Amino acid sequence: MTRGTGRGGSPAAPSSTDVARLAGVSQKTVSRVFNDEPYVSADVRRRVTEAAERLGYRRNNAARALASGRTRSIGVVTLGTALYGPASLLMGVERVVRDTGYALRVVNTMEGDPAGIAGAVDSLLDQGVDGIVISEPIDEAGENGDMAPRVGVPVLVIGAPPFVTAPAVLNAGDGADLMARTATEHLLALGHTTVHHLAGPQRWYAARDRLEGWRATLTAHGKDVPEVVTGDWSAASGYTAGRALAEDGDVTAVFSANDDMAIGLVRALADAGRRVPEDVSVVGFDDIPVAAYVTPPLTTVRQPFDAVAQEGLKRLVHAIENPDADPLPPSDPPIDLVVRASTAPPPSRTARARGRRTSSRRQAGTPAARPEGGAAPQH
Amino acid sequence: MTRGTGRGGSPAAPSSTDVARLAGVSQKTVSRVFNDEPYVSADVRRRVTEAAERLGYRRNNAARALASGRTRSIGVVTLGTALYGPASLLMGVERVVRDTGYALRVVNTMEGDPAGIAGAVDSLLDQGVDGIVISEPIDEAGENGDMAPRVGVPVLVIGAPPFVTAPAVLNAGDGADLMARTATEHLLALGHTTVHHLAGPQRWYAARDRLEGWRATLTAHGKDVPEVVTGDWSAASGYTAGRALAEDGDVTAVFSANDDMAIGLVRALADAGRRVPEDVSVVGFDDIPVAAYVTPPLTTVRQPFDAVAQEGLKRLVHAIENPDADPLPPSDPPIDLVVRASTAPPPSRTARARGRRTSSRRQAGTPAARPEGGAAPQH
DNA sequence: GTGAAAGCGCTAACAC
DNA sequence: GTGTTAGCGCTTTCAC
Repeated sequence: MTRGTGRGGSPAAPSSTDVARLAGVSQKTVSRVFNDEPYVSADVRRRVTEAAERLGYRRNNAARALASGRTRSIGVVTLGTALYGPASLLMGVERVVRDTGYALRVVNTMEGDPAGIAGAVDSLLDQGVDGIVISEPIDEAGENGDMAPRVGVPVLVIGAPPFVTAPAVLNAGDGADLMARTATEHLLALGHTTVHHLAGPQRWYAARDRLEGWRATLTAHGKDVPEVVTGDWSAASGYTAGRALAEDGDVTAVFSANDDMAIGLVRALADAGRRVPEDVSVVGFDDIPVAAYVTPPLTTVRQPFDAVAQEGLKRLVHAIENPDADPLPPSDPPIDLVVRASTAPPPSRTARARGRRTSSRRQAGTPAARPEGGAAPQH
Repeated sequence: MTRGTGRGGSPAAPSSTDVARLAGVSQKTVSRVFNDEPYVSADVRRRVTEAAERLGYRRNNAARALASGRTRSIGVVTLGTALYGPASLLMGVERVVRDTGYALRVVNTMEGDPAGIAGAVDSLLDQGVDGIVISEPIDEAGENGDMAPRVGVPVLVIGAPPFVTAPAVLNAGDGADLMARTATEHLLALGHTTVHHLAGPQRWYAARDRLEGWRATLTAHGKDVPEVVTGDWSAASGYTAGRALAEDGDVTAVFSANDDMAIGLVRALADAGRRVPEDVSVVGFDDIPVAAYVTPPLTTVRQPFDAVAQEGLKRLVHAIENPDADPLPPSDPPIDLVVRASTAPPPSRTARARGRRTSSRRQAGTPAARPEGGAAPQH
């Protein structure tokens, strides 16, 4: 009764033993052929391949994993959102993982998920993975006392400090504060006396990094550090923040921690009669695909998701396959400020004073050049 | 030498036999406890749990899969893009899969990928999955002669015809043409004599469905069916299409197959001096998060991604676990037209004639009400 | 170059 | 309620 069952009616899948029998070789030889091991004569190799083809054989991964102790899969912990950043990172990771010959297992953490990252990592470990990628984790500490989960496989953390204990812990995507610096400096270079910041939720490391980069730049230039307004990444929260910011006639430049919020912000400013960029300049973050096509086209910092994923995964796979070797060194991702039409020099003092009085909704037809970002938006 | 190796230095993971020994029971009993099988005394259960805890035992999934023939994982084939639609669907699927107790394996297909969907499905089958979700496939036929891959596990196809052969093939997310109908009818109801369509790439079933819904509505109402303009889902392509559409003074209403293209379209119209919605009404598709905050706030059709994922997965899991039962019937997803400020009745004839002459760029300050979508965008 | 034997850690079927 | 006996389909080790 070796050929067993296959409940449900479908015939049992052929095993390497079946292939071996058909090809007239030993089971081990079949294994050799499928693992591209040397020392198999061309003739035998051909016979095996043919037999396998004929039977529709595909090797059983569970058995392979059981016998070898390696699952040849990598798990990724990601946020359960379609936000452009996390989603882009995930796609980047998938692309690279496939090329490395590993399979990808995905687990989400929701914000406010009681189990949090530790739970997600745990479920990956349960499933069996050879390495783990934690993408843009948020800091659940406080709700969830025990941080620093202990993991037995190499881990790559993207966009956060390495807060796990593992045989190898790698980091990638730490450029956020530098990018925030670039954005802030662009605004300062245009002549703004200071720059306001519309921050992301501070439980996100990504949000903290951007805030830090902004603050550091202001301090380095001896500028005032205005109070921070915080959103939740959504355009809706950007809109709310924009309402508040528009009240303050001193605001001439805002650096938003992502593009979605920037778009909501721009809309709120427009609704309040403050023009972008004549009255207020806005810089976003991410360079989402529509950024070049909103009104006005958004100046923003492009995140190098693919580069980060590729570089990080390469190092992770290296750590998996060479447990005793030194880890590969990280390399710095490029920084890419895309200047479009949402930034300009600040308005003159007198113009600003006027704006402060006329805080009500501005009528169309105000005699002022319309900020048309040129014919074809640049991207 | 039973406790073997653990190369790299980490000690070998404990097995259920180790736990059994420590708890003073048989290995099978440990298995019972971990599978929540009945007929285990509370006392034994406690002892086993404690022993497992102490050893840091976690059961080996490879062994489980090998012995049971089930991997307890579901594979999903998705497009390798961060496009809002596919990304939302993937997140929705993950969320539901976890609740069902299955693990999720993800494989992308890139557009133009030579292996295509068949290749992705194949790699999933290689990995070993109990069921497969194919999300928003595109039609690679022509490049890739052999369609209809033969699969041995149940398959759920989201947003496309069931083009595989499998023990169970389920469908979900077929509401697109109905939604397109709703969008088109909204425009017709406003008084537009006809509606133009900015379509998605026709290799996507999703794009075809929307086009068909649009065409059918026009035909049903006895309207002209204008020539279709096609984009690639991006705002950039929407912009290009908008340039062309703006030339044609007869265009007063456009239904765009997604929101990104709609945003590019709106911008192109604005650049050409055609106001939205006074001169041209635009309806999008998806209801992406920024849709309520662009200028003007976009009227669009919201896609019920979560509902589709949830309902589809429920049926897939049912098919996996009850191979001989009848499949669960599909249920119709809700249709949700979100009316914002990008749609309005068509301009009067005379106004339109005027617009046709002045095809050049309109100056700001034109005496015309500004399309301010009200204070707080509705969402 | 190839094969035989052992066993990875579980679940399945049955005995007690 | 609990234990025993067999494999699941591979990889590993070592013999030839």
